[in-house]
Amino acid sequence: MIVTSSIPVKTLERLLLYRWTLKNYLDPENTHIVSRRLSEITGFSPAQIRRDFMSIGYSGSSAHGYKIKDLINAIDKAICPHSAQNIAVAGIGQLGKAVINYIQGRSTLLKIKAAFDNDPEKINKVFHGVRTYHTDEIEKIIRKEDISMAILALPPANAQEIAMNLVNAGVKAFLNYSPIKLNLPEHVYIENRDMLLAVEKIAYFARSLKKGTDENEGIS
Amino acid sequence: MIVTSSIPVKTLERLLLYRWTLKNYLDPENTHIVSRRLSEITGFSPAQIRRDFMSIGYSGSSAHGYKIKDLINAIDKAICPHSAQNIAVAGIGQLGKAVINYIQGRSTLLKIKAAFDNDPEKINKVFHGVRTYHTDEIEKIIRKEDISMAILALPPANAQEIAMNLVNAGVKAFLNYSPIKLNLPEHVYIENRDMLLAVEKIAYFARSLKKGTDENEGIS
DNA sequence: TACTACCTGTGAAATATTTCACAGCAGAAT
DNA sequence: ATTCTGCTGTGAAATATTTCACAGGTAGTA
Ligand SMILES: NC(=O)c1ccc[n+]([C@@H]2O[C@H](COP(=O)([O-])OP(=O)(O)OC[C@H]3O[C@@H](n4cnc5c(N)ncnc54)[C@H](O)[C@@H]3O)[C@@H](O)[C@H]2O)c1
Ligand SMILES: NC(=O)c1ccc[n+]([C@@H]2O[C@H](COP(=O)([O-])OP(=O)(O)OC[C@H]3O[C@@H](n4cnc5c(N)ncnc54)[C@H](O)[C@@H]3O)[C@@H](O)[C@H]2O)c1
Repeated sequence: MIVTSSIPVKTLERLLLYRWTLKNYLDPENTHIVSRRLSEITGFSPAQIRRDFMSIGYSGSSAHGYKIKDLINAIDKAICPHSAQNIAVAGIGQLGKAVINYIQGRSTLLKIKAAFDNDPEKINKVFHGVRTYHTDEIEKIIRKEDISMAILALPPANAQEIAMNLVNAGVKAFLNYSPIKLNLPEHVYIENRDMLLAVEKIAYFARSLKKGTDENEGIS
Repeated sequence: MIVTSSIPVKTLERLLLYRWTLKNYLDPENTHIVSRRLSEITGFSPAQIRRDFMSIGYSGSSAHGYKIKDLINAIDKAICPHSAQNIAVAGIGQLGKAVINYIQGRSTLLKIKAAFDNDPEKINKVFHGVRTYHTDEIEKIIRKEDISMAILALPPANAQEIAMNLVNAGVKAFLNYSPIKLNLPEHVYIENRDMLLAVEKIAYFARSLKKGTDENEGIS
């Protein structure tokens, strides 16, 4: 992947988390927030947080900290410059449905416009406002609905082929839940989310922490 | 989180990915692999890969590169020193079932031993060998089954409380799919996996890449 | 044996990322 | 008006992570 982004990936991830946190934190009581408080909530250091806001050109006030509403807008402007973006889900099994259930309606700018599957049982059913099409229709639907992103929740055997079809139809970025290394053109962005790797990772920490202080009766 | 790990987190993540890749790559034809080849597959640089293997004390041969079988064992030894670890899933809805379906049986050392829910319909059902218990039984079951890790697939409203119960029963690490910031003791490891943040991230790249080279008819 | 080709291991350099630490500001209090 | 408090913005320092670049090794070949 060649990325020509001005915001470093790690900063981007933190900004998304700040925005999410701030939206929950904002209410008539909390119109402003200081970096120390945001640090307590998110776990990032106050200096880090100030620098991140500096990097998107947002200034707070030395008396009240950051005005949450404006800050959210500033983050929006930095990471979501323009118009709505449409998403497809490939593979509408248990995972695909969970994805739609969770994502749909949660963002005004990001919308799931179509699902694809090859099980005749599922074609043309509508789930949470998302219609499922046969994978043969990828080309047509992706163009018609102006879809630029896809979430893959397919068995690994077919993921590569379907992903390539999606790329050919115009998809530029993937969130891939299939446990497979996708081989796609350089200009396509792929974010892999393998749950098994995630579990192995936490397993490593669960072990390192076994010896940690703990008020339980000794597991020995 | 205080982590006293000898392996840096990023290295750990790469090691897990190498292991996964190598397991797929290994066959009678491919008994050895060189760093350049592994680089092509994983996208990490050859120097990075060599350094990672150096960091776990595994040496290759200058003629044939790394012996895959031994390398996998070396990674195992570095990141999975000892015995099996047991996992619980909290919230056995669409996502919880997808998790069990995907994880169970995929690793010999990591096993899902129990699920928890509060919907009477689901209690005592067995899914892929995993029995669902009422959340009131967390304390008892976690100790009985010697569970040290949990995957949270609950609605956010209840996730904090359930997580705290799990911690009190002995859980040391979480994979959290609930869109909520968990507030748990310092010695507990939490890995958050919010799909919405992931989608927002790929959306950012889908935009930056729109202008990328591309053989499609111009979307303009 | 001598030569070639290609690989690993690694010190040192280069980059990327985070933290330190403090000047300077803005409101509150007296 | 002056002082006090606590915060931001930021250069500089500290760390963390990645890459460079090459010495030294091993097999294959003649
Ligand atoms: N990375 C993760 O975190 C994670 C978690 C769970 C599952 N998974 C993976 O995601 C995949 C889906 O999981 P699930 O639990 O939803 O499984 P599932 O069996 O419920 O769903 C798979 C769906 O894909 C469809 N499908 C199969 N082949 C297809 C093809 N060629 N074209 C179009 N659609 C096709 C099936 O009809 C089905 O609807 C699994 O293969 C698993 O490997 C990943
Ligand atoms: N981070 C992600 O990637 C992601 C993706 C999808 C869903 N989610 C989140 O995960 C949650 C579950 O998603 P889903 O699609 O499986 O939803 P779901 O409604 O199918 O399942 C939720 C399950 O939790 C159970 N539950 C509810 N309250 C409970 C409680 N107090 N104690 C025990 N169990 C309880 C319900 O009985 C149900 O079985 C959702 O709330 C959503 O926010 C996250």
